[in-house]
Amino acid sequence: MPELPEVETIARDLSSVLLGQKVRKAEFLNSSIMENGGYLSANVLENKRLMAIGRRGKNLLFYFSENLAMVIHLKMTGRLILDKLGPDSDKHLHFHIQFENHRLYFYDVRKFGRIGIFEKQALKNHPRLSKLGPEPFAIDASEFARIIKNRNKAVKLILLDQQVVAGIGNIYADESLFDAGIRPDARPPRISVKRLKRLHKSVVKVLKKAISRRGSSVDDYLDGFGKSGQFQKLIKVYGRHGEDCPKCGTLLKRIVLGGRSSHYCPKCQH
DNA sequence: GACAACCTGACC
DNA sequence: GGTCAGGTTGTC
Repeated sequence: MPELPEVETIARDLSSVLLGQKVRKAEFLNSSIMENGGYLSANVLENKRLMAIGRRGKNLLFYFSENLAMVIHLKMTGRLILDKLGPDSDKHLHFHIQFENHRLYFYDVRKFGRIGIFEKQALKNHPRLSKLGPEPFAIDASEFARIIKNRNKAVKLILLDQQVVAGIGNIYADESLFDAGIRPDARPPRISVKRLKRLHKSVVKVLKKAISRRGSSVDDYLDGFGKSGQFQKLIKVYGRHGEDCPKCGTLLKRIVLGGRSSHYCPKCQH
């Protein structure tokens, strides 16, 4: 479910209340959401202090004292919510941490989300993290165009590839391509460098605006306090096939690329 | 590349 | 009954 703006919002929400607090208790209620491969059990976090919370792509990173780290990926329907139980029923609660003054709950209806706890130095060997491409904000338009230009597949699929650029998902790929006026199935070798640079500008603009609106609550997403985001009100094409293009009035189309729905305006995007 | 798998729920 | 869903990974 959550993409970069949603994960960033959650990281900031949790930071604002949890930093510096000591863990009283941490436990998995459902071990199927533990990441595979040599990770530590939750009780190693007990009596450790939360030092920082970060984000890399769509991954949340928690850093504890004594060189312990926790990586959480929310996948499609994972939620991290402070204090109040719900709105999911308890059967979807799979993990929780009790801090000195707050509790953090992990819910996931579909159980795709994963939590891994390990020594900090193991981060650099993490099978997913270690392969992530750069953050979209960390590169300039020229670098972005250079990374994209010679890849001969649909530009939408390249935006979704976490090893090329980290953090973009289905909503923000479609919204960025609409903003840049590029069809999702266009292939970069046939797109001018100028337009690829423009795409970077659109990606940054869309992601920053979505962060400022605390993410998109299209379906399941809730922030760290259990509240909806607001960016779904500003979505122009994602999920709107059959509606009129907000720019030109043409009927928006839906095509499937890499098994993912892609929404665009056949007139504004080429 | 396309497709299935991992899961559950919403909607038609 | 079938289709679809913000993600990622593995297999023909």
